[in-house]
Amino acid sequence: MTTLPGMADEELLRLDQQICFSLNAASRAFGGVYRVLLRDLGLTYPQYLVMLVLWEDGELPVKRIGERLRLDSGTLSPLLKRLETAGLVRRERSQEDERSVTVTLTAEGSALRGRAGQVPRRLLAATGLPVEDLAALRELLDRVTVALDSADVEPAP
Amino acid sequence: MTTLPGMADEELLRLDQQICFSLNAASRAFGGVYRVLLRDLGLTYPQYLVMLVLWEDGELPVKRIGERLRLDSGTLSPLLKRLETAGLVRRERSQEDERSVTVTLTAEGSALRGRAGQVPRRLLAATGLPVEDLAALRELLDRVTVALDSADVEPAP
DNA sequence: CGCAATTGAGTTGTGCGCAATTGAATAGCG
DNA sequence: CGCTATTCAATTGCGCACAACTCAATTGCG
Repeated sequence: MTTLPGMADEELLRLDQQICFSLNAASRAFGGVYRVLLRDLGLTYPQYLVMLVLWEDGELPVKRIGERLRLDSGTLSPLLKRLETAGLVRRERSQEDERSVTVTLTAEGSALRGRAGQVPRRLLAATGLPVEDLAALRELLDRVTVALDSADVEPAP
Repeated sequence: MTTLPGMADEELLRLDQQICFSLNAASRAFGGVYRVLLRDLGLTYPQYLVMLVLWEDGELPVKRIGERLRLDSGTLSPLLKRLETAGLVRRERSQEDERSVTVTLTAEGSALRGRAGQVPRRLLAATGLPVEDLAALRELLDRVTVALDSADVEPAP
């Protein structure tokens, strides 16, 4: 792993600041636009993510949803409970394995897909970037994610 | 605003999905590395951001901190109270303007800067990307942030 | 088979982000 | 000058992320 030899800690402190600021700002900016786009559907952004995977697969165990979205039960359990209260989803213990809970779309949940149809187009338009740039952005993000996930950072400085 | 005319809603749904996944994953990956690096200092990542701006300026009113980090009082008030409890920071009402609260580093807070010196270097190394790629990433993130912030998305789909 | 280890959901507690509101201090206008 | 509008911090309420834990069901090993 490169140690960035030619730079003083002071400079790095600033560069570091810029990178985390940029990522943070972008993340919050996306969140803000999604919030507006989804308000009408009564969904938050993480709830929208869950609905996306359910719209693809119809029904899934909680475990699979968590794997797809990298969310744990501490996040999913209350979130799914809210989706159930909203009438979009049903939760039932699996019969083959009583530990597992299967999440199924209700008719209302499936119907919501139609109303969500314009969300991606409007979001991509709001980014103001051509599709090629978005692809480049995604590629960089994925590379940095893989590296960060596999970098085992030692706790002690 | 362009409507990305040549693509079906289905394709856009996937692209949209991929982009939010990637951004989400990157954000969480950064968070995880920062968490490990900062554990020792007793700081969370947002607390670290506040310390960064204080290390630069020594003392700042809450308002200015919020402007720099784009955080509102609902986030900053309890966060600063925790930093004060940890002994890193003092909070005092300004005398010129009694509405304003000035946040000042304590000796302990200033001293923490030394121990944080290796954090940026270690973080940048963990990204596994050359500095030019990180600059490109930052540039794309900033562009998309500006666009998203200035795009006034209409609430109704 | 029987018991320990693992797995899957759920719960609790802490901290952050955002919206909406409160309350006090200041600024600005008539 | 006096009243209204604005500004600043703090608070409340909700939802999410993460860690640590509980508990039941299942797996697997001796």
